[in-house]
Amino acid sequence: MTRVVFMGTPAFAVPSLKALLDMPGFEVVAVCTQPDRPSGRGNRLTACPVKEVAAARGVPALQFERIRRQEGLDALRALKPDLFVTAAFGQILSQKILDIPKLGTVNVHASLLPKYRGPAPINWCIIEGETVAGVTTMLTDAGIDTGAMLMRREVAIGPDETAGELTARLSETGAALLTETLSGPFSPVPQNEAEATRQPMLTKETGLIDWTQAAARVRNLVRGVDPWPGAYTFVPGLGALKIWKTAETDGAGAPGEVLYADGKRGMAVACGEGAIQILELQAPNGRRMPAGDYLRGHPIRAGLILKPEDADAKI
RNA sequence: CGCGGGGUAGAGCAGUCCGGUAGCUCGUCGGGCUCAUAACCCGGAGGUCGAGGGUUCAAAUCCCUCCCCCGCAA
Repeated sequence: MTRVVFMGTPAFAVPSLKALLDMPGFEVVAVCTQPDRPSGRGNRLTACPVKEVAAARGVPALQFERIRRQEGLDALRALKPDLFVTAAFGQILSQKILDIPKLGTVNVHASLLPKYRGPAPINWCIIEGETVAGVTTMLTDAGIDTGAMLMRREVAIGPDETAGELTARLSETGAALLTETLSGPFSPVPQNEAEATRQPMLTKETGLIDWTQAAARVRNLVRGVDPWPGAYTFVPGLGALKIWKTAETDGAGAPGEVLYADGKRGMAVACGEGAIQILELQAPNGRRMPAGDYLRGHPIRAGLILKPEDADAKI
């Protein structure tokens, strides 16, 4: 019986945890997640998805503000684990921690390494216009997503697929790949550093639409930051406007220029190259709605220029 | 007690501060116009203004209570 500690936090990690729980020969002696955070309306402390699954399966959950402090080290050593498995854990493991399990640490990373190391790989993959995404299992070392690769699996990205949708699919792919990886002997392959890329963490600013970009790039951004932080622009006099669904369309004009806006077609906006049709949007404090619905109650007309910034920047 | 927005016609909104006959755009129904249109013109239907209570000659509007919805927060 291999004693495993599973480390992960969000929904992406859940399928992997479940797969591990169902694998004969492996015993999940504990899970480790980020501490409960205030979340949701009312700002109540909320358990993360991994913790909830662990609770349902009767697996103890450990939560450390910083796992690499003494407290974390002691707790992990006491479990006498043979293996660590991580998936979107959210904390960096120090060498001291990596030294604990005899068999090492296997990480499930949602990109085709060595590309898209670091945070939010799925989002960046879509933002950059990739048509293929994937999952890689790897042996974690002290660097961030730099360890030797074990197995990789590619997944085609749908032309209109959002980061949220792709994340859900890749979480299942990751679980399957993890099962496969743990079933056989490891045959690690070093990453080609020359091909490595790494993107920053997403922030709200990541969602700001630059209308001078080509229409295709704008559309990739919209998909890539859905559901968070969401792509947005500013309407003079009305404030921020989040853009959720778009389509390609014909037309040209100054970047950010509204080419048409009516209740039937929604609205179209000129980009640096080409134009996009906005199908679904969201006003501040409002919910998502079809662009046509929104336009029935708001004075947006052709000729208006959507700006990339606004003094009263309130997203 | 984390912060905030909202519930008015099928849809989206205005009106609420400063009470006085319920309004706009779209849709819908009927008619008209045009070579033509996601176009235009004329006419109509459609509302317990979230619920209950209070104040008032008079409440969508002011006061109290309750229900429901949503956004932010990573």
